[in-house]
Amino acid sequence: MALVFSHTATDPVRLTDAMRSVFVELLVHGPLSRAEVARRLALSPSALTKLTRPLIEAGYLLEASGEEGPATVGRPSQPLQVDASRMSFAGIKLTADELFAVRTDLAATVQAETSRPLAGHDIDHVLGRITEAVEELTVPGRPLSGVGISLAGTATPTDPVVHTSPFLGWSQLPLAELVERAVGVPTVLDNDVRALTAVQQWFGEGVGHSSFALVTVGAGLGCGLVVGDRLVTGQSGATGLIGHLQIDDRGPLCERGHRGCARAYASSPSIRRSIATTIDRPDLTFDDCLALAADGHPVARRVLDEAGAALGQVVATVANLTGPELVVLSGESVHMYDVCAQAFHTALAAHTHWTARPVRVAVKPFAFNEWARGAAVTALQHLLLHR
Amino acid sequence: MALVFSHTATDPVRLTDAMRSVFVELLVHGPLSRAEVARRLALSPSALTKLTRPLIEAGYLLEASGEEGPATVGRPSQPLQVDASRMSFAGIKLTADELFAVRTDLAATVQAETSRPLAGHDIDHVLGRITEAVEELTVPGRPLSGVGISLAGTATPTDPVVHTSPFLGWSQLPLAELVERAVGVPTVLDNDVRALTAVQQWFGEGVGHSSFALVTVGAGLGCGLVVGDRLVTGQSGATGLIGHLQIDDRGPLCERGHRGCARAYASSPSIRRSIATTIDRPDLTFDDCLALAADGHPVARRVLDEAGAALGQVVATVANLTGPELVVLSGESVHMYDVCAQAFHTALAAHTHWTARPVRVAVKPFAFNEWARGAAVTALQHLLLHR
DNA sequence: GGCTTTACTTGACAACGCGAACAAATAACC
DNA sequence: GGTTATTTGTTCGCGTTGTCAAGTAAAGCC
Repeated sequence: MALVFSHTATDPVRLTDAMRSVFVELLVHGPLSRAEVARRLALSPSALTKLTRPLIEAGYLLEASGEEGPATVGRPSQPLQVDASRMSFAGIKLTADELFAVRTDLAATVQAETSRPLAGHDIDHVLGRITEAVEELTVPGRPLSGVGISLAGTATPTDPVVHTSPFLGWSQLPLAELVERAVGVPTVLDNDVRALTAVQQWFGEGVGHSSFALVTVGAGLGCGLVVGDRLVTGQSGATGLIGHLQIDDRGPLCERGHRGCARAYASSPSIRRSIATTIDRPDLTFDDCLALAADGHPVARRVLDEAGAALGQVVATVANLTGPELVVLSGESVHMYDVCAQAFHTALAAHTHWTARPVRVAVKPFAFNEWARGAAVTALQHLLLHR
Repeated sequence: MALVFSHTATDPVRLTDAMRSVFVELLVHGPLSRAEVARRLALSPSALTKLTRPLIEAGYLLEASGEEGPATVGRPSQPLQVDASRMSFAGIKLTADELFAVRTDLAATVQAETSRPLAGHDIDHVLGRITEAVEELTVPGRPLSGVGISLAGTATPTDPVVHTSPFLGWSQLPLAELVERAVGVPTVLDNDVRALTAVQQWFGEGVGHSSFALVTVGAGLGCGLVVGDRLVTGQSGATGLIGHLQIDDRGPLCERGHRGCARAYASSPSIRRSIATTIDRPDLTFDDCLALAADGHPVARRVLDEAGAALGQVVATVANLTGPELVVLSGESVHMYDVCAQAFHTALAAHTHWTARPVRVAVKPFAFNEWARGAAVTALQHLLLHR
């Protein structure tokens, strides 16, 4: 089930490790000259001529001869770039009651999307909807190179099995194997937050950073870590479980009975619930609550200040412990940042260890299909690197 | 300043990457047959014959032909092991008022130790005491292969500069360069907790685990992380700063004005102070306090229960975030574990994320010279792997 | 005493990447 | 406007590294 690099069926390109690393370098770091790639990978210029030739001949790399850079001394360089259209990947995010799917190219650009409601969690039903979605996304005559599936729970790309998924009620389910058999395309699983981290690592804010953290806010809180250029996968895939980090011991209750945990302060359902029940307007949406806070409504203002402060403390804890170069904020409700930035940064500074440099924080707007895109990138990354 | 592998001055062994990895595998994982090393490193058996021959001829590897394993079918294997006596390293731990130093062999066995009081923190004085200690530890005619220096603060082995060291009042001090010039031996710096983590990684509880965390208790709290077989070095060397992790918001004050932070609950000075002042016996030592708690004295009992609970919460936070296979407890006051194990495990279980498997915890008794030994291992690791 | 199993060694060979020499394409300089 | 400097990229030969296949060694099994 190796990723096939070929221009004709009879003449496949055999990928060596060096070719792979050149390809990934060009995919992630955009058009680069051979000379530049050679420097970055500590290879000789001649090695690059040899390594790139078969990839160019097979059409996976393009000589982007068009653009001229700023005039410089010496022979002008000839930038190479990956032809992103040469492969497609499907990414599928599973939630308790719906499935979101996208098709992306090699550069993780979304080219099609779809979704399916999930009427239940029995595997045959879910498998059926996944197969439908993949078939809908597949262009006839252009088979997918990989399928990625992400979900909340413990799963890793190295392993075709969902260890546990509380919201889907699964445990030890060999989902990747089943999907792979059903759709005939190599399939990779991963935790949803880690998948989102993979997007940032190769195609987002994390590019150029060998270690960073992604903190997500939404229905829950999550955290993905990249350390030494590697996405961290804990034992059986459990990492970044910051949702129930204790913020104080007198705050609101979360649904698992923790008083004052991060989730009780900063998840979007908690924020909405706090405001809506306190001012007795059960119809308020989360975004209504943000608008109220922006307008200075005292209850909404207070709840969002507390949420921002909780988030700041979470980010400080992550930064103190792992020392990332950067923390990226994302998730369905990152836009709450605009309403609570001050409280966030105050708490972040207060909880950053006094001997540590302040960590840089980047806020990444969240697109609706980002979770599914993450799943596609997981597949892409894992199939490019490990097969 | 590369580490020299030679049996005569005229015939040095040029270490290739593969030879290095074989050597390290044998150093860390004890006597192994060639066949076993080949399997572990994904090399062919013939490669191992070739790679080990020069190392055996030069005397760095020994054929431990003596011991017989359990009788098995096939030709018996011929275990190889590193001759630990072939190199020595000095390790030095700097504190605000003293310097502890050890000499170890390649297997990190301590063979000599010494110390010096530090009358001040000006670099010439400290450099003088370091040089004295190194000279005292050096056996005439057997030069050291490396010197490691560890201290509280931000420093990394890749960098000869102490970025900041609050307790010594240093910042941006090129200590490794200065020591290297003074004693004529390659010198490596690192943070003290990371150095201790290196010991566990290669010669302690961490052997065989690709990811684990070390949590230390003593005058402060610290944490070192190994992720994917690599010791984590944050930006400019700041990681594992768990000392001021908030436990609750009504507890004791720490010296930086945090209420209820981990340090205020679980550091040995805080524990001693809480008990000694409350029962008005300022002469009590930390160990007296442990004894009181063990005897059931209500004040001491309560303080140690709270300390154990704080430590449990810290370990849970580390485990939730990074998903280690194992957490090792160590530090000058780990023996407090015996008096507060129950509170520790209760808090650990309560704060472990509900979807995560319980993490395994190993308690590692702490020897007096362990900090200095850590510095020696830092030197050994860095010089073996990166030069 | 063969047979099987596993460990290790040997020598031929393939591949990978480097160095050196060279061609190409530009700016800088006189 | 020609020469020089500079940088990119290519070609070719070579050394290194590690694999493969074949063979040797040393045990237990029957």
